[in-house]
Amino acid sequence: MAATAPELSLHQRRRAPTPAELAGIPWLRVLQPAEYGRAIGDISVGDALPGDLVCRMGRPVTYWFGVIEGLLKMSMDNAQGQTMTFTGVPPGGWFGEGTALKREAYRYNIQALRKSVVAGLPVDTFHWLLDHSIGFNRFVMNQLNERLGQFIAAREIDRMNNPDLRVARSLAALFNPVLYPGVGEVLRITQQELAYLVGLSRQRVNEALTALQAQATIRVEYGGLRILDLDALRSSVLPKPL
DNA sequence: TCATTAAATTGTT
DNA sequence: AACAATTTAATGA
Repeated sequence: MAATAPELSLHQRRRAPTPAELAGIPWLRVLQPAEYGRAIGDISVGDALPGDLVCRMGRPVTYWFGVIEGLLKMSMDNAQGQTMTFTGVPPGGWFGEGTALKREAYRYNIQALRKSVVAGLPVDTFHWLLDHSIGFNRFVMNQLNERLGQFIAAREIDRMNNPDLRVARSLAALFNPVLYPGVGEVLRITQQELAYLVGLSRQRVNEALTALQAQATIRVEYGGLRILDLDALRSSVLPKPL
C-alpha cells in the first residue's frame, strides 16, 4: 500500500497510560500478573477531538480500542451510501474484537462525538492474550455475546417509529453495564449528542427525556442523564396521552 | 475562597 | 432555527 488517504487526521500522538486510565480498563482485572505486565506495557492512549475518526471502515485492524473517557459513535455506511449509526460508545467500552480476531479490515467507522481519551491494544498483543489468558478469553467471549444482543436490538430500534421509544431503547443500550462498565449511575452525554446518535432533533430528544423523567425512569441533569430504572428503559411502552 | 465573566447546555417557541 | 434561562468552567483579586 503506497500513498494512504490523506484525509485521515487521526491524532495518533500516543502516550503511555496513566494509572487512573488503567483503572478504567475493565479487562485488565481478569489477567494474571505476567499477562497484566505485558498488556499494560503495550497499551497506548491518545486523545480524539470531536469529529476525529478513531478507525475507518476498510482499514486494516491495528488496535483493539477502548474508551477511557468521552463518547464515540459507531456507524456503518451501507451500499447505498447512507450512514447507519449503530450505537454510541461511552467510557469502559471496547470494540473491534470481532475484526481483530480475524485480522480483517474494520467494518464500521468510529468517530469521536466529543473530546475523548481512547486506549489501544496492538492486535498482536490482543492475540497473545487470547493464546495465554483464560480470563481474557472469557472477557472477549462475553463481550461478543453481549454485543450481538446490542446489534439485534439496534435493528429493532431502527425500525421504531415512536421517537420516545427510540430514545429510551438507545439510552438503555448506553447504560449496558457489561459492555460499558465505565458508565455508572450517570451517563455523561448532552442532549445534542444523544440526538445525533438516535437521529432525531434535539428538541424531540428533549421532549422524550422529559417524558422519561416524568415516569421516574431517568433524571435529566446538566450535561448528563441519571438512570433510575434500567428495566423500564429497556422494556416500557410509554403511555400515549389521548 | 469568592466574585465576575465566558462558555456550554438546556428549555421553549 | 432562534432565543432566553440556567449551569458549569475559567479567571483573577
